Amino acid sequence: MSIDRRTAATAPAGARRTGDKRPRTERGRRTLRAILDAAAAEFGERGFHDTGITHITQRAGVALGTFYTYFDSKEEVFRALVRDMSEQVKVQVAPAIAEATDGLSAEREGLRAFLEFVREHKEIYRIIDEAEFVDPDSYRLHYQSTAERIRGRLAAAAAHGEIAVEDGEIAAWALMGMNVFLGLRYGVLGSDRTPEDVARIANRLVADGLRRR
Amino acid sequence: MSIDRRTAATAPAGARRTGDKRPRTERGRRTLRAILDAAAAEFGERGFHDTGITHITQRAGVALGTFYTYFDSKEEVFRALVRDMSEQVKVQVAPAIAEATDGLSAEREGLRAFLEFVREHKEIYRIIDEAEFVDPDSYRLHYQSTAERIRGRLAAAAAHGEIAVEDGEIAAWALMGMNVFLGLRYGVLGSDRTPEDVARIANRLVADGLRRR
Amino acid sequence: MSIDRRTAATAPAGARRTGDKRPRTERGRRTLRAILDAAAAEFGERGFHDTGITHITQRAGVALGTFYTYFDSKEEVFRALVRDMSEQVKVQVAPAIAEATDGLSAEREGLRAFLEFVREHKEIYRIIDEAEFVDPDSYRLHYQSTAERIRGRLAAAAAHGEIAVEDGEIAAWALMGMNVFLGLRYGVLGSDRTPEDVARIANRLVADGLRRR
Amino acid sequence: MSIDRRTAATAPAGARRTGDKRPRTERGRRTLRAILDAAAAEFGERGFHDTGITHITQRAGVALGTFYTYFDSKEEVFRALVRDMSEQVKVQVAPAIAEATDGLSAEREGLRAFLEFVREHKEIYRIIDEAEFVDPDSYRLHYQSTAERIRGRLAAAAAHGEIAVEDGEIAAWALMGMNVFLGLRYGVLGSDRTPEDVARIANRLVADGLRRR
DNA sequence: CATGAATGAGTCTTCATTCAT
DNA sequence: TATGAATGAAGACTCATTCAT
Repeated sequence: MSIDRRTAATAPAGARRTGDKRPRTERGRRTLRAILDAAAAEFGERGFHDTGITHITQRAGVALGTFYTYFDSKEEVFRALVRDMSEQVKVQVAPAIAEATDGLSAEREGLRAFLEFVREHKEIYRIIDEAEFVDPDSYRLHYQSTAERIRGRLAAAAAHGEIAVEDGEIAAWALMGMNVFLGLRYGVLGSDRTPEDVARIANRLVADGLRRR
Repeated sequence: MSIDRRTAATAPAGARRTGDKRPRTERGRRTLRAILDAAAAEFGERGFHDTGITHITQRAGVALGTFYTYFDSKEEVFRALVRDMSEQVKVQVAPAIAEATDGLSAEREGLRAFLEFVREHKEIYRIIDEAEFVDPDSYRLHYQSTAERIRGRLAAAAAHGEIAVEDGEIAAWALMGMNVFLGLRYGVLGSDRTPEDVARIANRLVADGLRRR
Repeated sequence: MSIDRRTAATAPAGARRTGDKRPRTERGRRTLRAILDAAAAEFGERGFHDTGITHITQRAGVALGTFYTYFDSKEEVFRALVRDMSEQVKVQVAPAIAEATDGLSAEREGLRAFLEFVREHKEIYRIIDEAEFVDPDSYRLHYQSTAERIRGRLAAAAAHGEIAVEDGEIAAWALMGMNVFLGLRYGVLGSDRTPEDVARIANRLVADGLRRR
Repeated sequence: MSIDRRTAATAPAGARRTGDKRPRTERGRRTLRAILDAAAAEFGERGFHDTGITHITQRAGVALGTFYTYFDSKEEVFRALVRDMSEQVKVQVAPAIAEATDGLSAEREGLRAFLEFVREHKEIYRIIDEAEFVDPDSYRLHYQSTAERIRGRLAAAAAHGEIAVEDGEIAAWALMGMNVFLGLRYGVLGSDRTPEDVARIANRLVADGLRRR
């Protein structure tokens, strides 16, 4: 249930210069982990602005001041979390894509894996979305690099002759938008539909279009 | 530049009752309008949490207290604005859809009108998006009713035999997601591409699919 | 001059639970004490509504925010103070009553001790009285339990055959009212009369009545 | 139910100098009356500080600004009301006293009339009491003149040889305190006891004392 | 006289951050 | 490292009062 915080737990302070806050002991690593998990849960449940440092530290079971042993500010945990989660989404979805034999089924399996992930980790959806207002750079970085990956995959499939892409960027943003909103609809809001069904149906739409032939 | 605030300016508080804050004079109506316009601009530029009531009233050219002559809280203007803008998006896009002769071109023209609208009113994008964290009910209402309208149009086109829809709800959310993210990419973030081009290309994708035939 | 705040300083928030604001360190206990003393003085001098949190914290020599480390609201200190003072009045007056050899002189000595106490702590009179408008529950609780104690003492003296009481509750409220107003007249408003004189004369009135025989 | 506001309705602005606000027309007199009645009710129910000018004007059925046609400030209505009510108490109780044939029964009947009055007009109790914090001068004036009247009556009865008074002022404040607190207990707080019973029993206590003989 | 929109000083309260222990 | 008391800037909201119509 608790996703891997490897990335963030290792490099909470980004570029690491003055005031390095990386834990130096095992105890410190455990504390940092607890804070990150608590922050993810609180931000996911109450949002950035309604979450106080005390909410995080209480949930983590540490004293208020301990928070500042590991982070310079509230924004900083949030930023660490957004980047971590952006990475997590990629990591969790990648295997499903890698195993696919062709480009279209790669997108289908990627969507399915994404829907499953969102369903398990609704907080991620909220946190990345709220980044638009708290840390716009991370937000744009996340979606731009996600779109770029999709574009790359489409280009490869097009080179293979499997699909025809009129404009890689437009297609990539269109697919990403579809995925995200299906994630909202069938992952965050409740639903009876299985990720498999949703992914399959959406994929057919993308593969063959709506036009009756 | 300032979009029509007819709806909100006329009925900010629902049915008239005690503690009603709707203006009773022409002067009052002008003031309310000024506050709504200022709030839209400020929320759009700085976001809900970085906007203070004083930002709004100063921009509107009224005293701080005047704000509370028309709204009970900061949340309340925001809510009024989200509902107003949800309505505005619909109203601005509807004509383009109505004029189309077939279902697929209706979606294309709808997307084009949407992209143009977003480009002119970037603040709307931000405000509706931030509603997810400030006024979730309005946020869901907006997207659910938007999806519902798309679903209805697709069903009509399917009944006409023009298109084939496997699952109306999935298709509607998929299209909506594409539209929203294309709005983000080519409306909010800058771009050389014209709304016409983007809408045409995206519409072909949706109509005919990616698969090479 | 500063009366004992033992009660309030020890348990301002009832049973310890989450969000508990009781101090955990010695420094914290000193600060809480300072705030309580300052609040009592300010409320006594300016009244509840004309006292700002800043008045209290400045008098206590702490920062504004420190107030909220120990109390949730202005009402809450006031409440704590009323209960504390209600207790203090009881505690300060009790010894004089306990030492008396008969019921009538117990009441006399109680009144004398009360007058002395009021004279020293005029703020108490004001704070308890203002509770009628700020914290009615505490106000009623104070007077009802005070009346009840008087009633109990009168009943004991009656059982002893020393006095005859037609209706214990009426007699208790009558005596209490007399005491309170004599406290107002000879304690709060200035006077040359000593507490001894006032108590002796009032007690004779109560003991033997006005009627000439 | 609505007591006579004759006094206040005639002279709301006290000494009457600059900015005389006495009504000049019949319509004005009716409006003033409505505002005074509404203010008495609101102050009685919510207290001075929790009552806003709008509460008063809404209850009176007039516009906010109209209030300032008759009063210069919130304090001023309150002051007018306190003096009016102080007068009313006196006026309502006086006849019962005047009809009595001897001093002790005069006090008894005065108390009975007072209890009846308080029971009908609980708001008066609250308003006069709150004057201690809003308009201390009126408060002291009320109780000092009330005590003075009692003292005068006791002196007369003493001159008659009916009663023996050791100290007129102490006796007067003692009696007044009893009366007020019996008014609190049996007038404001609920009770089954009739004013007659309470007055009779309290009067016997005062007349003959508690001591068993 | 009546109206109600406009004003803005005043207050409470929150909370991220600091720091001595 | 961990702790939690202390800080104070910031911001939302209230409401008595004014005044143009």
